[in-house]
Amino acid sequence: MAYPIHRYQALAKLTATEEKTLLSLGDPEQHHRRHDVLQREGQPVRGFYLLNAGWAISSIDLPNGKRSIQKLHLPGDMLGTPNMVLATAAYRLTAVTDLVTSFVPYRRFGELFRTSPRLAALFLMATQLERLMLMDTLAMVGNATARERVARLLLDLHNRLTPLGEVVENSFDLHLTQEMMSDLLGMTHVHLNRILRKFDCEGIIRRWNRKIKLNDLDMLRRTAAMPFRKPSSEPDWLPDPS
Amino acid sequence: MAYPIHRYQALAKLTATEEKTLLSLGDPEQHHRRHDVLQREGQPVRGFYLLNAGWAISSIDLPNGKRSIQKLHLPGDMLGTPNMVLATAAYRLTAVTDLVTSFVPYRRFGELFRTSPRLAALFLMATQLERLMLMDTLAMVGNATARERVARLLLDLHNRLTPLGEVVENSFDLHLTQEMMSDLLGMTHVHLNRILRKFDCEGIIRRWNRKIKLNDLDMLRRTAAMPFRKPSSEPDWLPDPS
DNA sequence: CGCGCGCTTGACCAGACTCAACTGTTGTGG
DNA sequence: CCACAACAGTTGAGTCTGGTCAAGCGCGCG
Repeated sequence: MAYPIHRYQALAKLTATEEKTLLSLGDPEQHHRRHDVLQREGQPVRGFYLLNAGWAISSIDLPNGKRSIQKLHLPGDMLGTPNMVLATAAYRLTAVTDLVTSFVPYRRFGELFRTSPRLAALFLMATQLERLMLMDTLAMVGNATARERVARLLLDLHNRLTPLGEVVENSFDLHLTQEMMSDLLGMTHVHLNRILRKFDCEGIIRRWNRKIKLNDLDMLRRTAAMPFRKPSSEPDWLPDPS
Repeated sequence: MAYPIHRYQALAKLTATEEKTLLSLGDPEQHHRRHDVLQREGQPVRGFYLLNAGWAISSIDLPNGKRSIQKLHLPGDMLGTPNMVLATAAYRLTAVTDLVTSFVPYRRFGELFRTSPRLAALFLMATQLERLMLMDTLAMVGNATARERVARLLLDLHNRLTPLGEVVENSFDLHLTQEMMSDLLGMTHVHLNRILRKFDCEGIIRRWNRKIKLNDLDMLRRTAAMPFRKPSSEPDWLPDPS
């Protein structure tokens, strides 16, 4: 259950040494149960997690009692890296399903800047990509209707789960409760429910148990109108492998 | 009109060499007039900008005809760095006031990973901080009322302008039009106007020309309920200066 | 088997948007 | 230097998306 490095391979062709470095970055793997809290906001942090398997969320509790989920993490993601610039954690990390992670102390990560500059640069690229995705999400949350946002969430899941092999005939397992999804989208679960039902009635999606099938991808795409961002592979400014 | 490096000095104590490297990173300074577009979305990019003086915005046009402003940039910010992972620019950079910038080709930036690993690490820290701010903004845009969001914008400006010496007796120059502010907050300019007027009537703020005075900071803070994030200075994982 | 969590649905409400008109300010060219 | 156009701000009336409150249902887990 090693850390899936396809994300990094997409950014640049890794040398054998780099692959080895990347795979040996984390401590021995750790298991967490559903609903476990890996990291609580306000607590001191000494490193981040590689998510080898399972789903997790980053969330914060707002003063008005609501919860906001900033991001749903899937296998291959790194959890809690933004905290490296803070004294204490900015948000909570919670397991949505059972998880397999491996912990990377910041100390060991920091050494990459000396021992493997190119990997450090790839890490920066991954961070910038996360930032771009946040910018897109922000643009959408601020301006799109609830219907459009739901469509985007479904498509986003579809896009991210496909390379993991978790999508079969456009259907996949939604491990999320509707409450989680609504917190992720910044709307009430009541309203989310109505929209899902409407999609279902219109034949655009089909739901059973906690699974979903996207019957009409084109319609969803037209509804969501997401921007297409193609990360450049191997940009020419990357330092040479050494 | 050199690039203000206070942001980096807050992250770690810079050596004399590092300061020099940082200050000589950009090309000779460039001037732009108000409303100039520094970078258009979809166009190829070869580097980013250091903002030495003036205000600028990052924005994208949405399919529904609206404009979303992701971020207001003030002196000391770096513009367009997320594009380093893309083939073409994700968003537009527009001058709000007259600007002084200096351009940094990605190529030269990439060399930092070999020549000055610690600066590269500081750059990563700055990127993670931006990401955290986006996460906070996202949480707020998704869940707060318009009134709360406006309060937050005003406080955020106050916080960021103070170290630049642009705040005198809690008042400062708002170079933004109400239309810009509303695009920044994801609401209509009509609604923003009503909220500003209400703040004004309640004596919380005072406006004249395009200046504003925050009369009741405490009230604004209670309204906005922003999280406090203290970046850690000189985290122990940073590589040693060399 | 029953309890609780998550899902569903209805009735009602309100914050924010739309559309539209009017005012004031800026800036620009004849 | 004035006239006019374009833009920014202000205000009102009416609408609607999405939120709130509340209640019932059903599946899955203990």
